[in-house]
Amino acid sequence: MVQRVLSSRDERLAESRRNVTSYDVARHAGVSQSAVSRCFKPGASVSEKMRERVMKSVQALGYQPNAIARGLITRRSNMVAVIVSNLNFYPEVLSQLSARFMQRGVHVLLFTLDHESDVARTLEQVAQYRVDGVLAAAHLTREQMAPFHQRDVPLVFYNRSYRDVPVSSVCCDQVQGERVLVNLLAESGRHRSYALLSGPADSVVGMQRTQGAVERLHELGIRDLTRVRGDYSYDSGRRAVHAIFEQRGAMTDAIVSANDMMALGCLDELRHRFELDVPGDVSLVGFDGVRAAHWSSFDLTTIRQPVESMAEAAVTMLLERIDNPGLPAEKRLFSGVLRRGATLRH
Amino acid sequence: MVQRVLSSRDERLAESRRNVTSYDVARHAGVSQSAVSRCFKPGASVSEKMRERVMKSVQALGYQPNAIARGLITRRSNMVAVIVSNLNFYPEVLSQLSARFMQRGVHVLLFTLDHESDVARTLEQVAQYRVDGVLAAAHLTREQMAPFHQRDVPLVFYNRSYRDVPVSSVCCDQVQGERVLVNLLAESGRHRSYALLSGPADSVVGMQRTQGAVERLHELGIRDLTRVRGDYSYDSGRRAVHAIFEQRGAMTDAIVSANDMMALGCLDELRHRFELDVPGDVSLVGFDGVRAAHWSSFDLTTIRQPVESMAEAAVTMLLERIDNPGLPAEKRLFSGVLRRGATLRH
DNA sequence: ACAAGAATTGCATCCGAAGTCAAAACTTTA
DNA sequence: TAAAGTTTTGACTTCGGATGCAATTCTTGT
Repeated sequence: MVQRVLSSRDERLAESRRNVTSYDVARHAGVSQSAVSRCFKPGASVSEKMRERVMKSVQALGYQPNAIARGLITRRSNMVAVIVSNLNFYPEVLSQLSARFMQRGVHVLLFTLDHESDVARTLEQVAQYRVDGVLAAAHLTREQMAPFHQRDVPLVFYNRSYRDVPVSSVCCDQVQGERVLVNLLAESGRHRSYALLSGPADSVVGMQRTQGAVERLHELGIRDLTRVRGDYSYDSGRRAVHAIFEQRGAMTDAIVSANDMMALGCLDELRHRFELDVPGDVSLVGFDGVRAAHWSSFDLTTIRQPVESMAEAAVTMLLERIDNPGLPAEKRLFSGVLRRGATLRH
Repeated sequence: MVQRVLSSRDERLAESRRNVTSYDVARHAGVSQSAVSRCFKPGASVSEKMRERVMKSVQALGYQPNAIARGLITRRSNMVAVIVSNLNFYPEVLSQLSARFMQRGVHVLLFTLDHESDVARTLEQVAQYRVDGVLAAAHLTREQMAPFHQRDVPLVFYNRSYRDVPVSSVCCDQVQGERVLVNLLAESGRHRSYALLSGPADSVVGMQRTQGAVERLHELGIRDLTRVRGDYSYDSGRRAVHAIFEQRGAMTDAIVSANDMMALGCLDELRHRFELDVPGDVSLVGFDGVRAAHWSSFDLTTIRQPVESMAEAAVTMLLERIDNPGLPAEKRLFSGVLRRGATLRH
């Protein structure tokens, strides 16, 4: 009898396509809703008998707890926002971050920014979803960070650090990396005329790299530099070669690119359009250590960012701060790893 | 007086760092909670006076509606799950999808799968978050799709189609693309010995491509093929060249790769290790139309998948089905676009 | 067999916004 | 100016699960 009532209810449920709730399970199992809830909370006080009974109904009805409802009452969405700027969206970082968050049972709400996107509106969305934390691989102004601080939403930056702002970040040491590269170029004693290919004006990381190179070159007494700006893309690297040669004729024999993509563009343009030899005629260094830099067509000398370690650190830092909101901001700086390729004269 | 009471409450609020709710706004503005709620619903019946009053309090308190709570009552999370398999995670697709969803005010919950990940558990998570729809650029078994169908959660596949299963998908016509490439190779009349480099065994897309090539070659009376398997990576492309030459000596003069990455690996290995000329000694074709295929070092002949159109179609299809659950499943097939590079003898 | 203590269970309430419906406040019309 | 119609507004309920607390059941010791 009871069985019939229940099954007719189940049918109505299937009919209406309404999702199965913990109340439905409770009714089916003949227990209270709290009991069902407790069966899904690790470490809760539930007897073996109860658990079995509930789980059988759970199976029978195909119950899935509603994470939204749970989030409302626990004030934990179990989601973090990952904000990446499309510009220097390099895929490995996102896939690393995503994999590591998933592994720890945290879900990723993805936000991508490009030049056209309305950052303010995007951040508003982030706030509305009550994410437990934010991992930003994009530039935010101090005003844009403020709401997160106010609401105690932990915020960790990936590869951007803000001097003077007490905010957590995981970065690769851009300046040091550039200095290593410049030293390498200078040591050979074979370069007369340097060109710097920098990133877009709004890229802090790019600025740091270029600044690091300029600084070290100055220290070495080299002040006469050709400076050209690119947008991080392969094509802008190709164009940059033209710009450089227009400024200096073909004197330039060392190019320091703010990232690998542009360096590869330079390399191809130098070799195939200008029919110059790299490293015979021109030396070239990049930054990042992207996959393609290793390909035998290029074999680029560059600084590899330790993406795995950085992603792991960023994820850990963020989750720690979610569990323990009292933790102070922390900046972790990783050294890049020199990769010696075949694009340096010696 | 009222002012003081209110502000003291606001202070407590700030102190406790509790999020501002619509009740707080209502109290501050001296109206009901329903009124506040209505002010955030476009097209609701609210007088100008009321709206102003509420908005002033909203500003004052820094209120942000709680999307989680809203989702609970409206049964719309405004989130879709995007599931990508890490293997053929190619970044352009994800960034296109993300940008297009964001533009339409839909949020992306990202799930990445790799060989180690527990697909069942991942899908369970997807279900628990009550996403409004699922966009899958990964392989799911029929059993894995079933729960979504049962719950009327629209599901759209990107680049995988299931013959016999009525599920929506947006695909690039792999078979046709491969046939175009094979025709091109065959037309020149200069190739004696073909090698097929296929993708990993579990890649349906890869199978289709290889199958398409085999089919067309057979039609053309070419049955004597070297077949080698790769894993879609550049390195596996390099290794494949060795495997091919071990099977056939250096007779092979046409390689059909199931994707661009492997083709680029082949190209580099042929040129730099075997010192063969492409296209002089060996012709080579890929599939995908990745950025690097266009680089002047490679200039690969390939089929470009129209990613923008496909992403747009996939996003549109999914959102349409969310708004209108009655819509039948639909399969959209896009033709790839031949890109003639310089890796074909003629 | 019974009291004291421990482990389980259920009741009631809460999270924060949205929707229903009737009451209240305006408009319009005669 | 009153009646009728229209627009606004607020009280109350709902979504689905978590949790404090009291009630119940089960142990254990004597």
